[in-house]
Amino acid sequence: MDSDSSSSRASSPDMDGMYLRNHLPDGRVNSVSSTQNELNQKMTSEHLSRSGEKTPIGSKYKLKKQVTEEEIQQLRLKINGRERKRMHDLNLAMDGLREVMPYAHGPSVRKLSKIATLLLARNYILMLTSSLDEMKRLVGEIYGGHHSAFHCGTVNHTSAHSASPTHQVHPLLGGALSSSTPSTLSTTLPGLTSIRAPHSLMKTAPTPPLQIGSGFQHWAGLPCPCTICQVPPPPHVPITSTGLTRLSSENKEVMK
DNA sequence: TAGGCCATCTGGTCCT
DNA sequence: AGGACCAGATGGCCTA
Repeated sequence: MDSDSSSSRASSPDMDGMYLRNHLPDGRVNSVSSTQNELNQKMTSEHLSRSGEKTPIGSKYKLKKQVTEEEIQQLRLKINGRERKRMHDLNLAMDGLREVMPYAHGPSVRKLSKIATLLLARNYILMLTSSLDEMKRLVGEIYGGHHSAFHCGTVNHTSAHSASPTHQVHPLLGGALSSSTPSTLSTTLPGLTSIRAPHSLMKTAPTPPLQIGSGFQHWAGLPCPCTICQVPPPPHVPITSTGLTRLSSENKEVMK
């Protein structure tokens, strides 16, 4: 089931509260509403009881002389809490990534898995990179020999021919100005065809391709494409699907 | 029921 | 020393 920080799973943000509520210092109650957690806690306690002076978390915690089981357990709980928070933050970031993905969003739409989200994000970035390259070509064609400036999403005609040593020509146009190959977006943007309809994981009614999510912003809202603000695009390194057996078909869809 | 996905715990390692 | 990060183990939930 799609479970993350926003789902009804036991990993909901309330977990920390439950965690604090249920884990008493004396270890009497360690249930986190999960059998497994109970088991883990029991195992921990057993381990602690057996370990004698040696702490269960290695020599790192060579505590003075007497470290009560209670203190060790407190430390263990503290570490667990941090790890849980870390994973929650990671899931929040994953949700944020899902929101800006050009995919159908909604309560009735099954959420992308983590691996699918990452693969789609990569594909999306590559598509945007291709779009940017094509945009450079088109701008180069439009402005031909004119050395226009195109910085931060605005065409600055004044600075285009100004004597300013900086940004006389947008870095993106450096290669575009020398390009004269006519082309169209539809034919030369392979990336644009890479955004497919919802794949097999999307269990709802089919949605049109390139359905933009709520968080999507069109060109004007895209991050500044200039080389100053931009992170270099990733190399086209094929992602192997090793170990992703079930995602094999999904990868094909996402990576196309 | 098997497989996929996930949350959590845990111990190790690295960094500050 | 303590926190962040990582990977392995484990078990729950869901779907085909």
